[in-house]
Amino acid sequence: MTKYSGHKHLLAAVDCIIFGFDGYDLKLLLIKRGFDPEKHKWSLMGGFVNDDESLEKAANRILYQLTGLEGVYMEQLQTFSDPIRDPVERTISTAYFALIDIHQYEKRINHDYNAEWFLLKDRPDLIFDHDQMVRLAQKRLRYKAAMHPILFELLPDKFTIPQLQCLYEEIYDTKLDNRNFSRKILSTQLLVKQKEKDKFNSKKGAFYYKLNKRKYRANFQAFLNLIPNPDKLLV
Amino acid sequence: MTKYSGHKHLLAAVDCIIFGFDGYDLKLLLIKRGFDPEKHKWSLMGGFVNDDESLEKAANRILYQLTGLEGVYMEQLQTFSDPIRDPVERTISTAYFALIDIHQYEKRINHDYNAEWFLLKDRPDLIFDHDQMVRLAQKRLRYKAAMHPILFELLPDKFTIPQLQCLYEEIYDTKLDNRNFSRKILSTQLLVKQKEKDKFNSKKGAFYYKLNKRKYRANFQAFLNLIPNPDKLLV
DNA sequence: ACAAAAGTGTTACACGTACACCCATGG
DNA sequence: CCATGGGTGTACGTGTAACACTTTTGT
Repeated sequence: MTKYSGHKHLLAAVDCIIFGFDGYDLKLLLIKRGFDPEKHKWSLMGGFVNDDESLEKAANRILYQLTGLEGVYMEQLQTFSDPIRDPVERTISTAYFALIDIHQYEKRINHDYNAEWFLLKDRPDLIFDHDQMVRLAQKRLRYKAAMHPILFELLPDKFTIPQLQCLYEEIYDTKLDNRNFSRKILSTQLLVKQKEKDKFNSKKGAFYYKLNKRKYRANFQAFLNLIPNPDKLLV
Repeated sequence: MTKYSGHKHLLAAVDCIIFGFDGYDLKLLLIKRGFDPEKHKWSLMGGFVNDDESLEKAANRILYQLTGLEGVYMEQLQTFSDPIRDPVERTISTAYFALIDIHQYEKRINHDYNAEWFLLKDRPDLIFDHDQMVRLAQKRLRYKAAMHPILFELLPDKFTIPQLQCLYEEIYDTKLDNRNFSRKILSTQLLVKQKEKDKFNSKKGAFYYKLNKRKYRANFQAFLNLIPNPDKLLV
């Protein structure tokens, strides 16, 4: 079969917006770019797509290179294609956002990339259009998490309801009523109560919970309305 | 500046999923492909991205070529990148979905492409991964329209509430209570009642309405909950 | 007069929200 | 024994769904 002629070829890349949560703040994993242009500047982890792989596969490969993690929650965000977004040559980049358990990451990190976690709210300037990608990812995360239980992806296996609430408060930059929050979450039947309590964060201690994985997967696309008045919070 | 070396270049394309509504059924605009491979088979309207244009610009150009319409509602759906999705050579394609007023289209259509409207439910086999694109577009449309008032984009300037209801019923393949529906829609304050009635579809006649464009744009991202129990309908 | 669709009124009820209050524990 | 955060009980109001019923008009 002959090739399509007369059309310019270009490079395809992927960039990963990697979110993590340390129990207090929402964080973003960035690397110090190791090659020109913009060498030594902060950047999303990314890379070019190989000849024989899909974008999804490339994104997973790149995430794995940096974090050593597989099976992580990741979804395609958008493809960015401004003709001059990369000054070296025409490159379109498909952004993926990933939610990882920050503690899992600590164990397996690859130090070759000089990666660091930054507070999402207080991140450095990023190269190219990466800041635009991060802003869009944040918007999408807010949008999605208002209705679907994806934020569990950011938490360890065992977590408390106050921890989960703190995460929601971080994401939406708001305060929630703890009494209503716990009831709402428990009413989804997604959580399984554990015997032990977490005593680090309060005197009384809060019970640990684990995700009911089966129910989680089954209800993933269900609408949960976890955020009061989402339209006022999602801008 | 030197080029990035050692990375394979590829072709970037866009494909447009174009939805229309004739008052009764949800339709899809397809073209008969004019070149090999798969010449004469049904396909989404698409094309390669030019050297100096973004994907968005390419999608708008391609939509304009076929329909003669500009300023149409369009959003990026997803980028499809299976290495062998196009048998000729490696091509990644970004799908956009567009909502157009089918009557506007009739006026300006470009006949060079042998385009035809098909019932979405009863469409022919499509080339490559185009069917997958359509299915995803349908899913996204359902998802979005359950909460945001985007379906107005499919209707003419003046329309009746029963028409609008019929559109929702088509999209979600369900029956809605007309009494509750009209109240819900009117409570959004998005509609402006006209003096005349449409007498074609009933003896009593239904009042025409127009969109309050200002309010529409302001409320676009608001959550409207127009579909009861969306989680049961959105699969 | 009747059928058929548009539209109004009314009601029951689920759900979200607010908040008083109780519980458990470390200092 | 008190301060602190975790968690339950309950009351109130809004919004949604269900449905009886009225309106309009072409045949």
